[in-house]
Amino acid sequence: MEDRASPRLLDAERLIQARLGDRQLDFDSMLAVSNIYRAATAVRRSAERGVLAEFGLSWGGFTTLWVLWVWGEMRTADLAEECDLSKATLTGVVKTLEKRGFVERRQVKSDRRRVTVALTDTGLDTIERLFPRFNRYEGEMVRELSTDEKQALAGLLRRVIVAAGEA
Amino acid sequence: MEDRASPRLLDAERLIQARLGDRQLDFDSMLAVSNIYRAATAVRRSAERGVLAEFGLSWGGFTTLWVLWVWGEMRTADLAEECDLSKATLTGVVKTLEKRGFVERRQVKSDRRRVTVALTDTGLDTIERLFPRFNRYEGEMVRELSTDEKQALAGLLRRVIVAAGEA
DNA sequence: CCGATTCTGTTTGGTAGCAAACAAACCGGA
DNA sequence: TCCGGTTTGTTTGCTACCAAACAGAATCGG
Repeated sequence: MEDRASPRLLDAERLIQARLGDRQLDFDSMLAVSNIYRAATAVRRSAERGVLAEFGLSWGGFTTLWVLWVWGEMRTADLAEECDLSKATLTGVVKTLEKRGFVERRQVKSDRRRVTVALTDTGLDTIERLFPRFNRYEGEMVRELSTDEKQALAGLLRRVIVAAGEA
Repeated sequence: MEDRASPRLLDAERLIQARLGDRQLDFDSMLAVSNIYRAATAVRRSAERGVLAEFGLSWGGFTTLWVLWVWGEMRTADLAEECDLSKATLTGVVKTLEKRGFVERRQVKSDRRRVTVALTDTGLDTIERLFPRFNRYEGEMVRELSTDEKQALAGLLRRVIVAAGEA
């Protein structure tokens, strides 16, 4: 059974081949990569419009709260690494979270260049209420997949993450 | 054989369970969703720092050129839909592409509210040189997967896209 | 102790992305 | 003809995101 997107994609495939002429097209890779991106956009958008909107959080803001919740107070550099953000971006995200009262910055006495970030009481309360709901939301987004399929998907993606990280 | 990320994830799993107490955690869904997002970030970042940087294009800019190349001159609304962007965002992306000389806006005579966007000669030349290289780059990013695995990945993701789009 | 180097987080300047408000153009009925 | 409702793309105001430049602090060699 074909899904709605397929006929259109086949059209596109023909059109692209026409544009490319004799040149070779790696259609399987193209489809895999573009679907990764589309899926991520769909998932992010859905979460931000749904459960995250109620708490006034972006995807990045949620991720940051979650990491701090799991790992506790962290140095800025480690937090950026763990959230998969550049340190410049993290500065901005933390600034926003600070403004909302979810986190606070703390100077490290032994090395005054360093700053740590920690959840406030409000932040802790928020993430403890939010995470279970977010996790149910995640379940909704992959509800069409069986447990085995979810694990297979995660495994395939992990290999892409490693390969793309090295490219 | 475990990859590098696993021990850390297992640590995280234990920590999260500790934070959650008795509450239930859908770890498979969490891992699937977060890997979708991580993979998309890795793929986008890799392409933007590699092949796209040479042409001065962002991921969104490339997508827009590609859609125009495949489908030809399009109305703004259809282009936004096809690029999976809001119309507001598309206005900005087109503005940037126009500044770089890749596309041009055209007034529709029969309905003066409407605007179409089309590739310029420069844009056409650019996408024709860029796309084959981008496609090879896509191949690199999923090089660890067999053809069957790429198709399986694309298929699983398609089901997530549909489910998340409805959520 | 001092100068050069390295490390750390922030700032700067840019693009991307969204929702909501908006203005202009179109359309349909009276 | 005109007046409300609709459609279309842009503007506004905001957050996110990055690379590169930056400034302050630590460190290491001499």
